[in-house]
Amino acid sequence: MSDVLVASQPHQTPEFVQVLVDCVGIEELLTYRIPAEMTVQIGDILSVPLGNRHVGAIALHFPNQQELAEFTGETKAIAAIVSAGMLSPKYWELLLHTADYYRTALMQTVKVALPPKLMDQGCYRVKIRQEQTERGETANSHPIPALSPAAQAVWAFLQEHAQSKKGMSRRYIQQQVGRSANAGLRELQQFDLIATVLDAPQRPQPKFVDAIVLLPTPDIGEAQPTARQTEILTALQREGGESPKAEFLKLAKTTVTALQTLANKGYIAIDRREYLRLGGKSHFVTADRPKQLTPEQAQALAKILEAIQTTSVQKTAQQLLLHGVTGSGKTEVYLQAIAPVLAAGKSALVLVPEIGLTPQLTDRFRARFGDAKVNVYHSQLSDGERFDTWRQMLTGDSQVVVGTRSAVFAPLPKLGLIVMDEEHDGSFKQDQPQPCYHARTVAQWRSQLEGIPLVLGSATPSAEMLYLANGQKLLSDVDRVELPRGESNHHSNSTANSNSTGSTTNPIQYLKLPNRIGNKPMPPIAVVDMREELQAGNWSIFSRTLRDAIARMLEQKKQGILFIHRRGHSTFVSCRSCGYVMKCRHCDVSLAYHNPIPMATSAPTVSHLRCHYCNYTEAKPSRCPACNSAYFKHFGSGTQKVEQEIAELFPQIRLIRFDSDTTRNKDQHRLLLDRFRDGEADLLIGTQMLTKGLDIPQVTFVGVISADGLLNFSDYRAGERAFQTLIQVAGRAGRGDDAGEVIVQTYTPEHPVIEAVRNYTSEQFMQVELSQRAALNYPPIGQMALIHLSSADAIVVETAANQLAESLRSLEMDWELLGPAPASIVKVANRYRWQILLKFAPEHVSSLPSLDILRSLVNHKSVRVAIDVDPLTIL
DNA sequence: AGCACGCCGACT
DNA sequence: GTCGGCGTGCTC
Repeated sequence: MSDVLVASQPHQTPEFVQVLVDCVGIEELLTYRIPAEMTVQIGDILSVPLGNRHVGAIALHFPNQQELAEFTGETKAIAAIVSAGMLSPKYWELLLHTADYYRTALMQTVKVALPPKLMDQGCYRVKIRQEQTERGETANSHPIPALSPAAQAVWAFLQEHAQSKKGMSRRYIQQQVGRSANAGLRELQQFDLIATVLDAPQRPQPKFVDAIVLLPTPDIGEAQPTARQTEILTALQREGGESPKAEFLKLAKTTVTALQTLANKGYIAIDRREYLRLGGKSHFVTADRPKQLTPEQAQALAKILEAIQTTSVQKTAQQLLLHGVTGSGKTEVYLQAIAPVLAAGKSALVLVPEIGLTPQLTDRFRARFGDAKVNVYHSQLSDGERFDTWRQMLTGDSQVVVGTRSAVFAPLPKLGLIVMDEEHDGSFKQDQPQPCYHARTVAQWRSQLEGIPLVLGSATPSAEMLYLANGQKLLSDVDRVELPRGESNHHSNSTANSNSTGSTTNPIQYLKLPNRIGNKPMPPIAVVDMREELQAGNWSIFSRTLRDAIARMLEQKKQGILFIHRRGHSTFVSCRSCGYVMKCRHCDVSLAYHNPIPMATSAPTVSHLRCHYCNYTEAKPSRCPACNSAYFKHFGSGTQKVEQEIAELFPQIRLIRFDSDTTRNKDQHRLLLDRFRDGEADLLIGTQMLTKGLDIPQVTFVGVISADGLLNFSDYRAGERAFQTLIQVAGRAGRGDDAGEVIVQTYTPEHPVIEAVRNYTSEQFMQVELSQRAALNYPPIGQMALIHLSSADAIVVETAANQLAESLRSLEMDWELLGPAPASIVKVANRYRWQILLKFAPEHVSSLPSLDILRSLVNHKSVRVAIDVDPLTIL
């Protein structure tokens, strides 16, 4: 396909173009005529007529005479160019490869790379014709025959909702009226009783503002400016000769009339200029210069710079794994690696797990390279901001883009370096809509395709990357490990290449920063056995050690962090008399108890129960719904309960709770963290969000309420994840001048993860972990894909899953099929879920069934099918 | 997603 | 016979 792109340089203005249309089921290219006044380039996003509506499309190929002759039907003309985006051949190849690897339709994959709603075409809305609100008074002369029941149903429904001015979307009518809606609508349309209008697409539009522009040579000599006018002109000069009108009015304390006079005199012009909405630039940062590096940092930087040097010459990409303990200064290494890339007029892409840590990190980039050079791209930007940032990237100006998962597809034409921070983090994997891509895997391909280095940083590298970096060595060090089957050595060797797009990969260079900046020690980790606390008669969720540590922290006026891995107040609500547990009506999980949240205006003001899967919320009954007992209480502890109990224990303590309940809107993260950093609170209580790159020097104390919730997952990755989370949380302590202290509470202190965390023995832990994975052929040694099936009908999914598994088994491909089995939480949001696991050697990825094949093997229309290649969890 | 076409069962 | 339900396939 990429050859097509390269070869399709037209000799003259092409008359036709072949496009990929945004319509499920059409994977082939369709041919459209280019109107005379329109210039279409390959890669442009278009709007084209298809059937009786318009759809989004991407121009992919200018057909030659033969190809043109193949289609003999009528060719329609392109309706509009939505965005003149240049997709380079390499960028296009990246998208093709992603679609293929993750078994997802190309158009669906392309959409991940585009800003949201870019392809939206608006929807059809139906309105009752104004002149005939009463049935029978047709403006047209023909009499109305008796309407069919279907038409009557639709008519009645429309009458009911006649007050809505905009009319109703066809989709909504179909949902409400049911199957016969279409026939009914057609009938009503025939009799001119209704009108169908195409609602304008909600596509993001460029924003324009009036700008005041200083004209270089005023063409009127006679009219000298007045004193006040000179002042205004000077103010405009200071702004660089150009300023947005609204802003300038305030700045120069002037009026539109005054400006109009100046414009009439020919000194200035008022011009409509596009105004780019770029997110994340709203507040001030002080400039910053490169810092002195430690010898280890300098060495790592040298290796990265060397990779940049050699790749720019040889075009063979290098990958570097930067394993730096928390506080070892990885960010400074990134910054100094990016500087020469920018200096060479190229761009750098920095990928981070979540926006939670983006403000801090982004601020450092902005401080170093200046506001104008740094842009952010993530899903919490408004549609307009994403649209503008995206188009701005296409222009190709040298810049740094800091973004989350989807930014791996940032359309930067002159990319010189990709950095992925916190490489091990699970949020780089998409699991909701297909494609279930891993940004790290895509980044590896992109690095290969574009011939640019990829730097992967982490304090707790993933098993995947450690294996790629020195997996053979790690595995061979464990002598008693039996590798599965004879050919497993062959597997290991080919794994290094399996993620590439066919070209040879250099092994990952392993760079280590084993020490913190200024040789600050890692905080000692104390493990508290909660069983002993119980035996000593302490029934509280806080051990005596933890309580003492918090008291000490308060006394010394230091700050601390408490980590709980559940939000809400309690994990579940149950009856002490009959054992009844409150469960979600739509999901197969227990409801979490939440206290009223006084700070959020929209939140319910009574105690309530909430499902953390589908967000279903209900008020907490005071008595057991099953037996009416009053012994109906919440158990287990979440962030809210910990907050409450700490407040009771230390009445003078100032607390901030930091979880997804308190950080709903986009600036909440920064706000809460800024307050904490400024010393407005002593203790920060929070969930997983706290583990991500938070760097607050005053924090000396970190407490983990219960490590057990992390350990007791039956997933094959649970150990790795628990280890990473605990080390990351612990790493928040003692980053400043004062020594840190970490307390981990658990009921199973003998657990290997706890042992490894306590002793900071990550190498040994990962060795054992990898050897166990090798024994079972789990990733990263083997590979997996998970097929999800779901339906509102429990029986239908089960049958479909069984049928699919049987069909797949009969294909006798190079995979091992496990299941089908119900998902560990069978019911989520009223849908029942089953899954089939495929295990295979990495060289057999390409033999996986495509989504189309899977769908065709599942007969039932009501069953949704999805495939997750390289799933992070198989629960 | 929406519309035609065409097959099959129920009813004037 | 014919009306109307719904499953299937096509859309440049």
